Amino acid sequence: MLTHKTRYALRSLLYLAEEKGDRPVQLASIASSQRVPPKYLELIMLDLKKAGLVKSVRGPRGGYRLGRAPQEISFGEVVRAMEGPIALVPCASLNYYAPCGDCHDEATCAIRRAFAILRDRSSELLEGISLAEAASWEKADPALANGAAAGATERPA
Amino acid sequence: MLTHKTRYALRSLLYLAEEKGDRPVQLASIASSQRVPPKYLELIMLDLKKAGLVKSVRGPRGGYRLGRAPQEISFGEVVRAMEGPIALVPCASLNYYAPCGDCHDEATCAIRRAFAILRDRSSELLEGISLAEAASWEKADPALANGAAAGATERPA
DNA sequence: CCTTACCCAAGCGCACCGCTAGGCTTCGGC
DNA sequence: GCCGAAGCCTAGCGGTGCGCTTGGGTAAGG
Repeated sequence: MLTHKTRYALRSLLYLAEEKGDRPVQLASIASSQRVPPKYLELIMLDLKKAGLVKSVRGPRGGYRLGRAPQEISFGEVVRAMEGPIALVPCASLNYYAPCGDCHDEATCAIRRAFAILRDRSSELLEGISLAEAASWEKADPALANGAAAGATERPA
Repeated sequence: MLTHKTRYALRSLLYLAEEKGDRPVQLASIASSQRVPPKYLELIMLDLKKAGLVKSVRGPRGGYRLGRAPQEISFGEVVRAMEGPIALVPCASLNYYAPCGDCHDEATCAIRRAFAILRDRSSELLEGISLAEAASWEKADPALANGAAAGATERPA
């Protein structure tokens, strides 16, 4: 399960992605529209900023904008920035590897292997979904919500 | 990340799957071979028993065996029994659905949709890996560990 | 120079995780 | 027929991390 923090981050980033004007969006506006506790959102935005996913402008009329074009920010990157590893066991993580100490031999461990495959597929999928694409879903007809979508969301066979 | 409990459960079940004789395996034997704290393993085996994944025999010479043939027990089932939902957000879970309350409209929520796709793929994969298959991996040549394997483990294109 | 907004550190309550303690029940064997 | 080996079960405990708040600090526009 993702933490609340990650979900808040995704919602806020989606909101920024949908924002049209080039004026930065204030935290208070994000917080109220996405129903995130404002002070908590500060922490989240701080993390997102450190990860380069948003840029901030200080002072009056300040606020936040995306650090990159919404096509260039993937769900995978957000999850990794907020949550840490995508793999479900530490020994199967690429970016946050740690020995799990459970098995006798990591090289042959079936658990590691199974979850390494899962990690591959998960990050492949999550990296294929950009904020831009996700934002476009929210505007589409709900009736299409389970139908076909672009690239990464297609199921192979 | 999976909890320790789930990983212990998987290791213990794999151990049972590899066991040949039809005598039940004692908890102490599982615990020492898999390096799981024995009293903690008791709790785990209890949960596995409630889930029907193992059967127990009481009294002297008692112990545990698999509740079903190792081909019939999947990683997915074990994870669900120990961990709960496989989905990363509650509103995208099939077996443990709960509204997340984050978005304004679940039907169009891009986050829900993205993680529903991920949940589909994950459970498809985890349900395709049986204890029997996993056990066979551990016996195979480590050099093959990244190579081809049966059915569920194949990557599509 | 004052107000607006973001920056940042500290801390709090709670839940859950990993594990232990200690007793109870079943059942084979002498 | 009772002893002891094994599983069954409940309670609880220390630690960690999550969700959120408090309370300030600092850049910058009017």
